[in-house]
Amino acid sequence: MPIAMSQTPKQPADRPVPTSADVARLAGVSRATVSYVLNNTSAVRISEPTRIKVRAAAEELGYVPHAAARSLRAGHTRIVLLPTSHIPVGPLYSRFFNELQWELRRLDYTVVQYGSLGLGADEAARAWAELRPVAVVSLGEIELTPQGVQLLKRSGARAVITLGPQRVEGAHALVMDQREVGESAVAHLLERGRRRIGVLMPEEPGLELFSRPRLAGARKAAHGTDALVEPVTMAYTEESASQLASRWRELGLDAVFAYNDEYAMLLMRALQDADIDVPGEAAVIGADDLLLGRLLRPRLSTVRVEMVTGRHLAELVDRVVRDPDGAPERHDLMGARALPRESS
Amino acid sequence: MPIAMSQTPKQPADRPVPTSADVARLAGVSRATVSYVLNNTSAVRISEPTRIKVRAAAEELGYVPHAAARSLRAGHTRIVLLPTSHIPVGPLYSRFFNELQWELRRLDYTVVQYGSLGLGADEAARAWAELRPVAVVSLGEIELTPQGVQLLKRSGARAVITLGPQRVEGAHALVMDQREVGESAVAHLLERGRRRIGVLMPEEPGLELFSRPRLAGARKAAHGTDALVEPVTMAYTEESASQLASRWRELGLDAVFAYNDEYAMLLMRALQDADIDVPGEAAVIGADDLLLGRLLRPRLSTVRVEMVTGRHLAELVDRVVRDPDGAPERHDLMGARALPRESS
DNA sequence: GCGCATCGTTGACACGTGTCACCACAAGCG
DNA sequence: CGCTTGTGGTGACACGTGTCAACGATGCGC
Repeated sequence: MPIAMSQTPKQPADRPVPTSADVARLAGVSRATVSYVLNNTSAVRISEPTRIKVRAAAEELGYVPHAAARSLRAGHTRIVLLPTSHIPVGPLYSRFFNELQWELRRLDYTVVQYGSLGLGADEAARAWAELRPVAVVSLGEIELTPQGVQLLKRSGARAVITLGPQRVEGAHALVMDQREVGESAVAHLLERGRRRIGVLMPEEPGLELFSRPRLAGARKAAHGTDALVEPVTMAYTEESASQLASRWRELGLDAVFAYNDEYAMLLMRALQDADIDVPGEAAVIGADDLLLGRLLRPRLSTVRVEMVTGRHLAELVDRVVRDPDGAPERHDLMGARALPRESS
Repeated sequence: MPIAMSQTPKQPADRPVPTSADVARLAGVSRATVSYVLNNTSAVRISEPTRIKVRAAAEELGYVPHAAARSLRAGHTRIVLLPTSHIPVGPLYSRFFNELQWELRRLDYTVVQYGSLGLGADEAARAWAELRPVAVVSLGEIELTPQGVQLLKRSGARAVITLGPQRVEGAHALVMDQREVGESAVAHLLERGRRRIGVLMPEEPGLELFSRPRLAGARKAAHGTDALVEPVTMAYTEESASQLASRWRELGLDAVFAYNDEYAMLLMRALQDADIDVPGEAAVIGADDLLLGRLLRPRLSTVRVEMVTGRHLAELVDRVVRDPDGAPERHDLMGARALPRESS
């Protein structure tokens, strides 16, 4: 229900936004002087009284420089583009994002998260290029093509860093090899004597980029042994979980590695409700070491994932921006370690 | 460990980014023509052969327009600024954000999430104003001051919408009254006959903006009754939870409303581990209706929060941008409803 | 009085784009 | 031929900023 707010005396909407020329006029100096003062340009000396006059005038008008004009003149920006995720990311990523942002700001970059929902890979690259970012840090949700990378570089991007599971030609790669996660999990289950291992794949779209490599890792760990690895799908609902649990015995599996702790918790509860003993009849292990996983009984086993720190990545961005022609680096950013608790 | 990537023949880094003038030159036409063709300007007639020549030239050069130059010339942008959260938001918010972004993009806005970590309220407003956004949707994490709002409006923002718990003078308010959440929770507990109610406040910083109003709502619900409402603090760790549980009996409470389901789950488990019966000795209710809350035994009671849809908000943004001088609206965006399960 | 260095300030240009007013040309019409 | 009308295209300006080269004034040394 709309309610009128207290009427404040509105200035006419057509009053133009003040520019540095307005500041100059009010202070009685030239526009050049205004620029020198407000940017603290050290190569030019301006007398103290003038500085004060200019600052006062700027303050009075509420002058704010125009970023677009500034970067147009400068010929470059300090924008680091961070394509926004559309997938439900866990607390691990949130923390990483925040740290990355903080550190980049410390290095005087302007962090811009730019959504690209509903755009194709090359459309997205084109849209990003319009902003003329100095660096792009892609998280692999949009599959940046080599053409996209080249387009970005030609538009002035000095660093294009992909953080996803797969490498992209031309980019400074920072690979997060999600396969390690599946590998550690299955290696652990094998060690525990399990031989018929299900890998829980979420039905939710957008997660394949993470779930597929994890499955591949699981297969790799079982390769050369007599163990069997088989994908099973499940949606993130109670119904789907109990449905899977009711089929459990006919599947003939003795363990399951779930995509992450949330799916693992859901499935474990459903199994228990179907009178299937965990870990006796079914060992369960998740991933990401969610705090909540420790609350269930038995306590959920998990794979702890160690991501690169935001600071580390921020420094890499800065290094590449300063020297784009330096040797491209390839970093492996994930450490994965099975954390056995009671469910496996 | 850095590994050299396959060497691609690099073009010299100093090759300039192609402009519309380059396209014009290559196509053998004027720059004006290029602009008309690439923007499909309907008011001007350009022959089909010329259009083809221009498009081919643009394609060949990999031309991408310069957003800064464009908006400088246009005198305005289509940027909607979405100050980035630094608090760990739940799945509720993630979904809302994504929908909002999607809908704004559909309306041809450019959504930019701009972090303001470590900046004060007015510094942040100034930084935002530099981008000359046409609209700002603040989520109340930065407490936008009336001065900040005015600064933004003077810099060309036609819509400034605050989505936080509190109103800000001059902005088009969309209030999310978090008090309702606490109110519903405590009303439910009272109905169940509880009289000594603890309100769990997170120790983590950044959440006060949400936790304080929820506490206020709890107090409001108990007002005029003989019930007692008392805040207790807890951190999001197992240690902190078990510490609180060990003090439970001396606190003399018979129920607790937790900030959200995660804290509630943590506390409930700790209480059970300390041999305190839930809900017998202590009723527990959380908030946000997390799926995982239904996995514990007893099942966790919660408060389901209904937020505005992203589409609704996107349409409000568009409406205000089109008619900024229309009557400011005030919307209450939250619906809160207690969802009793087994823990209360 | 004259050259010369220093200080404080300024005029002018360039960045890349969109768009208005105008132009050259041809065709149609009396 | 002279005038209008339509077609297809262009020259030039403005948007707001940073910075270079140049300028007048002042002081200093001789």
